[in-house]
Amino acid sequence: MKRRPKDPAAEPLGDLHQHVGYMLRRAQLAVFADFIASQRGSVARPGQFSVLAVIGRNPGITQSQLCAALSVKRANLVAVIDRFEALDLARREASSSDRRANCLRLTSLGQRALQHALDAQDEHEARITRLLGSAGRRTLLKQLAALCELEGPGRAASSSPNTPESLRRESFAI
Amino acid sequence: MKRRPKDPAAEPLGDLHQHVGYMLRRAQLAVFADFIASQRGSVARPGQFSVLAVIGRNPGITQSQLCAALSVKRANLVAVIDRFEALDLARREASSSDRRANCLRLTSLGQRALQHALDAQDEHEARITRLLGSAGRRTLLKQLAALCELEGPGRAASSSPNTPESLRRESFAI
DNA sequence: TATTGTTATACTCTATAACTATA
DNA sequence: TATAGTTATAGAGTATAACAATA
Repeated sequence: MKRRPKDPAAEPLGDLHQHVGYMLRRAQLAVFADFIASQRGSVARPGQFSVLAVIGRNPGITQSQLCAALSVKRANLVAVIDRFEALDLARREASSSDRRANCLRLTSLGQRALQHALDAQDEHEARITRLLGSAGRRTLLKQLAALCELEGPGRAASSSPNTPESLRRESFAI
Repeated sequence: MKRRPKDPAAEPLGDLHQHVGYMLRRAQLAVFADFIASQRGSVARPGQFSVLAVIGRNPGITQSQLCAALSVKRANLVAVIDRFEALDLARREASSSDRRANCLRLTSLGQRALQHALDAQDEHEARITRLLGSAGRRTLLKQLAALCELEGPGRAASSSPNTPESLRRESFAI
């Protein structure tokens, strides 16, 4: 039997609420908005937060490695790191083993900025837990990880660090 | 007790996998990519699919109503409808009750395009169900709907159709 | 030859302000 | 005054191609 809206005018979106992609997008926007609101005056934007966090956890990581981890195009990371350097949050250092590569490190200011951002993140995440419950949140994370398995061989975290560039997948999303 | 990665190099993303916002974004991109791949040669892109679907279910809906339903800025819908008219998928008709408003309807070509897109959508959604299970998918949809409740008074579907424009929230996402 | 970082560039999506014609 | 549709414009985010230096 088919689902049909009883009163189309009252349900203008029709079945859209049953579409995982649509709801995923709406939820992502709501969560990002809450995240941004929680990051009062901080480095704020979600993408740059991720970059800061990964540098903080992996001091000396190169730009290419960072790009592979976060699925960011090399070309698009440049301006982000430029900005971090301009704000004295991170530094590019010459690699001792490969003179092409830049090793990235947070400055002490950058470390404090990251800690501040992580604290705000905790409150943000707590608001989510309040909405979903602790078990519900864990279930959600598992399901989201499962969904990342769509797109065949591809989400960033899986491709080994020494996959040739031609086969590596950096595409999409900061 | 704190979670710390045993080998930072093996887990470059650190706790990022535990961040709902981050995983939501990754999952959304994977699902959109799968959706787009499923829409072979169609009107394809997710946002325009939603517009087409809402017009199809609500013949005669005005551009403003459509914008309110999908949380799209009025200014940003114009080019989408222009394109639909150019492709002979939809038409703007003068409203009989309000000479400012445009009523939107699908052409017969547009109805066939929508049906084709919905069929492809079904396969896409079936792939998701295969990943999550039927019950898991339903659970996910509920949790995503709950997450949309973040951002206080605001997600599109809730604001009544005759909320004054000044208070209405169209922002974010097509 | 292949990779690293970089520049230049383009396209999509989203946002704001301001105009017009109606209401 | 306020709303509907429109124009113009600006800012993110993401994509590709090509180059110099290095591997």
